[in-house]
Amino acid sequence: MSEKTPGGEIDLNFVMQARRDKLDALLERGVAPFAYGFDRSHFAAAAVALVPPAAEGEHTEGPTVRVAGRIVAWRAHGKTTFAHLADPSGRVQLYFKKDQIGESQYSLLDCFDLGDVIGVSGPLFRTRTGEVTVRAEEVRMLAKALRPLPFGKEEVVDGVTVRHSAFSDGELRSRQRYADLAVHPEVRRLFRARSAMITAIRGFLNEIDYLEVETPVLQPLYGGATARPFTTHHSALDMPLYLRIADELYLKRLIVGGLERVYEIGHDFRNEGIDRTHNPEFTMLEFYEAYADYELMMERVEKLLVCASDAVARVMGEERGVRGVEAGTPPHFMPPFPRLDWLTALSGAMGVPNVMELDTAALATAAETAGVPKVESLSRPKLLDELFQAHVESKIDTPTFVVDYPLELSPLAKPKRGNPALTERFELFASGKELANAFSELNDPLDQRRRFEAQARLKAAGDDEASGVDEDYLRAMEYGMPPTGGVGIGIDRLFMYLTGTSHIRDAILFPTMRPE
RNA sequence: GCGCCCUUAGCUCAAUUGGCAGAGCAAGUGACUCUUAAUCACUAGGUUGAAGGUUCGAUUCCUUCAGGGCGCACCA
Repeated sequence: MSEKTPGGEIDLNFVMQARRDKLDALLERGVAPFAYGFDRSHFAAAAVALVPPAAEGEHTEGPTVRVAGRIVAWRAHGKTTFAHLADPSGRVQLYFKKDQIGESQYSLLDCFDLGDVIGVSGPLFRTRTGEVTVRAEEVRMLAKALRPLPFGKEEVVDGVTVRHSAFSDGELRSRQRYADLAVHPEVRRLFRARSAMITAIRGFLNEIDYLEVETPVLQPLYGGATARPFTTHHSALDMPLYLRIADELYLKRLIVGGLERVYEIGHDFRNEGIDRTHNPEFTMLEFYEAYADYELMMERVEKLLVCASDAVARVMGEERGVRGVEAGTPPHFMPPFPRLDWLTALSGAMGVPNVMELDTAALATAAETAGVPKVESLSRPKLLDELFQAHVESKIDTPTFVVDYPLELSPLAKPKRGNPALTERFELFASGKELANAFSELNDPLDQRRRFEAQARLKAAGDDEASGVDEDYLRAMEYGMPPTGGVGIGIDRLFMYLTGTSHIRDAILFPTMRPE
């Protein structure tokens, strides 16, 4: 690491100084260490595929290729040198032979280091050990690495790559994601899988005539969820603005406007703690569909998850795994997912006829027995939720819809047809975790106003997670909002579930971190 | 927020009841024209996270602080 000295000069450590010296040596020889481009003819994997499998003892020759990438392994043997070059497709071995490449170019190799970006051209051949290799005829420095990348060494044991002295400090890997990515192909693959998953979700929704929209991130009022927001200030308007905690209220305004199927994939921001499953900004998918109820939305969710899972599986299946790195096979979804009735499931698990008929004291006792801490401070809805979590939710392994939540647990959902004590709401659980939350959306402006006013009272009483009355949203709803089904899916969490990633830091390229 | 654990070279890790701070890789020099965790020889690399305390002597014991990890709690 370089450190600023009190005098303000950069004190390079010996490793970086050695690389600076090599840079100077290149310059002295008239070699530009930072090039403007390179005419690559093949990616590494494509080049390797050009040479057919060799028969026993046969020395196959292949066509000439031009490859470019980063030096990830270097083995010099005097007048001959082997190296490996890595690019997005994989890696290919390079062979430099003094007699072949010439004295002048061969001596250039003294200025090369692990991590340098180079371009090489030459014919392909198969070495004695059978590895397809570029016999270098020309080599170009494309970008000198002045700082050493934390490369480990790799060997292949029983077809599995084992890494030694790996760059494994999770915090450093997140802080310097560029180095993490540069050194770990499987991390690049993981984020390609994430991108493929999101592309697949877009494709699915677009296919059924959903419109992708963008709604404000900066909002004068926040709502659509219960969370503490980030606050900022607009100078010219001299007013506070909030970073959104949910997209919901704007997307439903669009439903009112006649954009009958809309979705948004974007960041929500919640001013809460950071841990294994929470990042202050995270990716949320919300989609709303006019004239749909929660039954139809369940079908949508099933199909969407199949698309997402298939997309992840396609990318994750491309390359063989690296031991010690999470590369679990994504779960294969088999719709329709089972439906579990909230009331029946909980009552059954607790061994009572109807849990809703228990009084609050009985619920508290049951919660205490189930190991819920501080039961005396919990409200009745909270007790029900805790009991459900302890008895049912935590035991759900394969994807399962939990349907028809009690009204007191679901302030934003429409009452269930035929049973106003329940709501038309579902959540999807798998591996004990929530993957989706959805309901038949409230579209009665008078009811909506009452709920806003209740929130406003909480806010006035000092609850900074409560929101205020959104008059503009009420005005929209007063114009008439069609019956609508809506779904929210946390993209980071879904991706973690599909890839078996246990830390949200490993599912987000640049997670929020304390400054160094 | 509460509990337990961790922080030593660029990277990954050692260091016996408290007794000279070490190894492998990476780096430098040299040898080596089919190697692949290349090999061999030599060299250099450290305020042991920070501050304080106990002690003849602290990486080791104590206190405080900072950063991190894992549980629990809350949420997506």
